[in-house]
Amino acid sequence: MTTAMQLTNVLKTLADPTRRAVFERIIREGEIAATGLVQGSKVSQPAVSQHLRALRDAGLVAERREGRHIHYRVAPKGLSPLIDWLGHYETFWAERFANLERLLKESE
Amino acid sequence: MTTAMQLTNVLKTLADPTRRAVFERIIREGEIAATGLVQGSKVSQPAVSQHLRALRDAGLVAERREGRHIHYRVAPKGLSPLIDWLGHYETFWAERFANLERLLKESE
DNA sequence: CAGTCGTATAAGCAATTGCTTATATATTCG
DNA sequence: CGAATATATAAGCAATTGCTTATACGACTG
Repeated sequence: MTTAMQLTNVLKTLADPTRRAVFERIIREGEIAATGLVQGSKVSQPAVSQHLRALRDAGLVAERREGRHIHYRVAPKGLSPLIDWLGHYETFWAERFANLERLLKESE
Repeated sequence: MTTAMQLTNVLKTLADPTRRAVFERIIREGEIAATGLVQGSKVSQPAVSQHLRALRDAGLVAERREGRHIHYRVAPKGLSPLIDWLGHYETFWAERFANLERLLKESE
């Protein structure tokens, strides 16, 4: 079960374009250290670090320490609050997401 | 095609709990006037009006004037940026939403 | 050990947000 | 017309946000 607060957190976290870009980069790379994320980012290292903290707090990414580096990867269940919410209202979207909730349940 | 800005708008708009509650209420009621939304809301009439403006600007609701009342309803395509984005990254979610993109295309 | 690399935290600041009260704009009714 | 109803806008304000620079922490290296 996901709470409204978790959903709010996920939405807020993804709503910032810079932070979402970091998240998308992590998705594409599979696993990447903070250093790699700073390179090619428009903002400073502390800014990236703060975004990573926000992403972790929202449950969207997980980390794995390896020496001095911390490798970030997507947390599979991080988007659940969002998917759950969409699924919960699926019947209102004119059958658009007819199978979404079923797919969600199968994946648990 | 949806832009990153549209996605940002949708996410930001839904990220506020009060505004999201207004949106969910519109979903449940099907169609409801602003007055109805103010009743049972924790915030003032102007606050609700501002939330409705934000929802409309984000493309999430549409309005229909009827005399003095303005009835709000969900805009079917409003969530497209969000769904598109989820669908775009579906292959990274470990097959979790394997059919999402297909479902999306069918509904156009 | 001291130095350096990778990352996080602190402090400060401008911009944005969400609310309020007060007022304006429609629209209908008598 | 004038009063009442439904909604929107204006102005102001406290809280939050996202960034910066500066500094601290942690782990490796020589």
